[in-house]
Amino acid sequence: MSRPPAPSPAAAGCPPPRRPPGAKRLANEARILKAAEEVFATAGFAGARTAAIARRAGVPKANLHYYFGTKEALYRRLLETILEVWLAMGDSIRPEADPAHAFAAYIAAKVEHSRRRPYASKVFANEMLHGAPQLRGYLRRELRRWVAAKAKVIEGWVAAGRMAPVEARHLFFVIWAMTQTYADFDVQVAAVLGRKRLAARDYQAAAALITRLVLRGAGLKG
Amino acid sequence: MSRPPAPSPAAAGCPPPRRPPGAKRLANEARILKAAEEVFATAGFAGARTAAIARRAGVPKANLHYYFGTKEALYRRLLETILEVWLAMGDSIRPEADPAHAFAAYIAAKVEHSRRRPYASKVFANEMLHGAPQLRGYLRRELRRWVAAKAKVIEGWVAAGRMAPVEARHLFFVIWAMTQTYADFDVQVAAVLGRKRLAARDYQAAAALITRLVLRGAGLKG
DNA sequence: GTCTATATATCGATAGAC
DNA sequence: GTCTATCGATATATAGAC
Repeated sequence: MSRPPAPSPAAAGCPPPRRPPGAKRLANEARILKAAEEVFATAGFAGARTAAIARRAGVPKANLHYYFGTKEALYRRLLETILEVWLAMGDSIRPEADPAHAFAAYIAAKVEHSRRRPYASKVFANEMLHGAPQLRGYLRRELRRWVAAKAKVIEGWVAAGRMAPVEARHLFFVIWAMTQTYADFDVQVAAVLGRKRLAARDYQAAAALITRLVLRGAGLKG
Repeated sequence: MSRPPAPSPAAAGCPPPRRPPGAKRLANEARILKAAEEVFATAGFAGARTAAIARRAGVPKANLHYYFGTKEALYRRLLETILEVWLAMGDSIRPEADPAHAFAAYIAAKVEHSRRRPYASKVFANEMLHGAPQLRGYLRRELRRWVAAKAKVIEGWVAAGRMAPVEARHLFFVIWAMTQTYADFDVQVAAVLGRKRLAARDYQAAAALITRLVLRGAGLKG
């Protein structure tokens, strides 16, 4: 490992300087981000304690601030990692795909994501709930473009008579809602089902029902 | 947390004509609860400031504590008022009702509630998101019983051949998710639609799509 | 009952030793 | 680069005058 250069006086007001990170630092940052996902999801941004994140990550609190600067900067970094995964889903919705299979695959991926990373979904939900103070730009740019592109695909299917006419953008809103509720509201779902935690069969039942509603609603089944 | 006793009515002499005892207090409590709904929805429990609630309600901060004791007690009182409305919806789902009309009416009521009281929906969503620390008991008792009763109605319709077989409890989970997303995630929906705020026609489009998905999914249409 | 002025606790952030 | 010890800011809650 080459020793990083000393910070120049010109950058004195910009802590902490980004450098080629060492292996230990990378590992620590990953641990902190994982811990932050759990704590921010459970407590919200304001309720999250940097001390709790550091403790869960197994690093001193001062290191957390040394790596990420402020609590808000850590939160933004976490949101970035979550959004990457978010936008990557939905690859199955392409013009040449079969509409029924495309929707089924998208719904399956979303439900699986709710099962595997419920904390990530909750952090995102919390940010939306409180007016998206950090994600205004993302919503108006990346997400809006993403939806516009996917809506065009769906409208192409409709024009070709491959599925029934549908408000494509609203269809996405309700698919997101139905799939993400099994992460965001897992406590409610588990309580009503009388379980301590949601089981694999619960997610399977969810995916089956959601797929059925969407496919029949789009005139693709039955 | 005991509340101070109500003032005893002045019996001696003839006091000047006054409002009924506690009228001002009742009005102030209502103003505080309304303000609390907005602030808790926007900032979450931990992020909410009692000073912000008091300012928005137009009362001194000390009065808020005098009326409700602690921030947490105020929050619990607020949740109670929200749950009352929550459980009252769904009256249309009765054994003798027409399934298609019952679902359509329930969905319309839920979407209308998302439009009229988005803050209430967000407070509830925030509580669920963070593990329902105040509502554990409500979920396992009242809500679970509510769903069990409604599920029985739906299973009766299925047994009578009036609709297709369906996982009744999961159907409620996704109906709640779809309808409430237009309150909880209104920022996201508005951004994708390119609006500053959601308009009446957006809620109409939502209700139409959700109703269509549910009715076709239940074999009640098309 | 109402309100100002303040006590007490907590948390984010950092200085400075190593 | 790492970590301990601590500061300063901010918030809940209340004491006490009116």
